[in-house]
Amino acid sequence: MPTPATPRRRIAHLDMDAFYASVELLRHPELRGQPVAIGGHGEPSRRGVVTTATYEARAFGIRSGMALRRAAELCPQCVFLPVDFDEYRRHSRRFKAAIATVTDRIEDRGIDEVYIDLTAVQGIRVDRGAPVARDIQRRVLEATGLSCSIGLAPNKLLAKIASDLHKPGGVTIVDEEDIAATIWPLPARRINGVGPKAELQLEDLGLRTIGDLAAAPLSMLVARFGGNYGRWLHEAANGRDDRPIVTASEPVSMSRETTFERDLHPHRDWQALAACLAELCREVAADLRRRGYAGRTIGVKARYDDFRIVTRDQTLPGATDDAATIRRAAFECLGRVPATRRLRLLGVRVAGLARTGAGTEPRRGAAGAADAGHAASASAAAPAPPAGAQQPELPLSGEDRPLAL
DNA sequence: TCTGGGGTCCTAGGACCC
DNA sequence: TCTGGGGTCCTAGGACCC
Repeated sequence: MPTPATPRRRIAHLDMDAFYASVELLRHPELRGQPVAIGGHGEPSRRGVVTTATYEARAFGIRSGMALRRAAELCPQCVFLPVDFDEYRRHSRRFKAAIATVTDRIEDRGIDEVYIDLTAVQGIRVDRGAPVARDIQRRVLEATGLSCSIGLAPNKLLAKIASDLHKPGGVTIVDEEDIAATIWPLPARRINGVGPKAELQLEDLGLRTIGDLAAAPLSMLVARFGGNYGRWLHEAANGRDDRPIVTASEPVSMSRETTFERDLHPHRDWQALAACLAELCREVAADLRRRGYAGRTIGVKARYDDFRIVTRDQTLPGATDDAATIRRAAFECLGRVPATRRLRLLGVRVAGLARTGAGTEPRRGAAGAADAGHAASASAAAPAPPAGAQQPELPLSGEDRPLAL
């Protein structure tokens, strides 16, 4: 069936430059020009990873996701600062408000990026949008003192890749006719939705660049990755993406989790674990109430000292935002977690959300990662454990135990 | 003594219903 | 007696993103 030609869109992807680190430099101007890394408690002796590093720190090889300790080894003179999400959120609201003075066609992609649909904004035609992008950069700078990079393209996929090409402070235009020269030489990993696992599988197929991927037979990709992801990879590599700009969305889940300073033994450290779980339940309940939501599905997540993750959840008859109700369900779930190893992380999640209309906090716009939509199904399902080989589980499935709460 | 915290979406099997 | 299809909900795990 012939589809009517849709008018070509002008999509911008705006990405704040080294956002957390740049916000910290506003407060600590004396650190400008020095290697600075933001992460954890700001103490490389404690557990934590780098979330953002200044470009000076990156010159030493420091990268986000790297253990703080490792970063300190690479650059002993690096300055470490703790993360301060409240402060970053304040600046995030300001830069988004500055963009909203240009258009309301904005998709929120988290604390430091947005997509903007500029199709209907005047002044795009002549030069494919560069002056409009420069104007947005100026407004963001005036509102926050922070710089950003912008990619301009016919769709979100290409705009996202483009915004990363001339950081910091760049404006990069990519059109269909630029795909072969600009996009195809890039590593496949630069496609938003190709992560470390998919990258390994692609390497295994001899596919390194986006161009390799574009030239690969569709049948090969489908055979390796399944129909959905395989077809999506093929489309993405050819620069095709018709996902719309999503200007509003509802949250799906809210969660709290914490990594312990040292791994906890499921029996010997039971009191500390129980106290931690109860605190996480209080926090997530407070989050739900503040934002005006209640949820039906309560779950816990545990990470063992070998980094394996196990989750258990339970769906209640009705939605709740009550800390005690969440706690009862969470303890039941924790009771089903095999107590086989020490734990390094515990988390509580509430999903199946419905609005209660009782929030005390102003509503957010479009939130979180709402598109992607193409998780790689790279590995086969794990086999079920043999019957009778049940592991011992955590020693509590209720609260009928003296707990140090 | 590597490896955070808060999210979204997909897959897949079993239960249960029509 | 034998072999059916959906469709939806629940649960667990996993990939990926910021």
